[in-house]
Amino acid sequence: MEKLGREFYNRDTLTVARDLLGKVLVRVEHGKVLTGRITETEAYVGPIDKACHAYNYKRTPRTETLFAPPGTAYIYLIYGMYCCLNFVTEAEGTPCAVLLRGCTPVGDPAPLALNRFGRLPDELTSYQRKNFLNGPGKLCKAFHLDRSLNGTDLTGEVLYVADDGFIPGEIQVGERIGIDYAEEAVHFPWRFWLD
DNA sequence: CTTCAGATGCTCT
DNA sequence: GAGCATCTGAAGA
Repeated sequence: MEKLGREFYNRDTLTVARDLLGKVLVRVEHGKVLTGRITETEAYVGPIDKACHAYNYKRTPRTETLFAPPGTAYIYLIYGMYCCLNFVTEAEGTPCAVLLRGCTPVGDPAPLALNRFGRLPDELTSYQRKNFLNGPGKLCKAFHLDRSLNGTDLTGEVLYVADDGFIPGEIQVGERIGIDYAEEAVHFPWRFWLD
């Protein structure tokens, strides 16, 4: 598996969001390696996107990470109890990112199941199995990603994305989720996923 | 399968 | 003080 370098993220955000589909998210914790194939992403383009936390280059303590170099993890708390994982894209100082909304297990799902449910895969209900990693908060819980990893460099050894040669099928496109406040940006077709 | 209420705490005004 | 890039469990169709 080949780790994606900074040049991968230093491109148009919509392109990065599409290209991330099918790639492998890798998270190393205590010597254990958690992996999942990325199946759903959303693009957030600060300079023009009212759904982006850093719309119009808005700088606050929270959005500071979005101004970091491409290939930086932006992780924030949402609804008081869940985290969302993003990858910063485009040139440093251009506040753009891709939100990871879903993936499927690659390799041993046991550590992911333990993180998310405190149970082994065999002990999950069929409903839990069907809805294992299909949401940004679920994904973060399974990979044990929280704000302590905000700002992590994705070219390091802790959290990164790799290409294992998997060729995705057709990319589905639609509107983003949970951004009803974002006026015209509500309808931007900036959500991408694999069936 | 669907809807619905409630949880929970940080962020910015 | 208002709102949030969400999830869960319970209840109904």
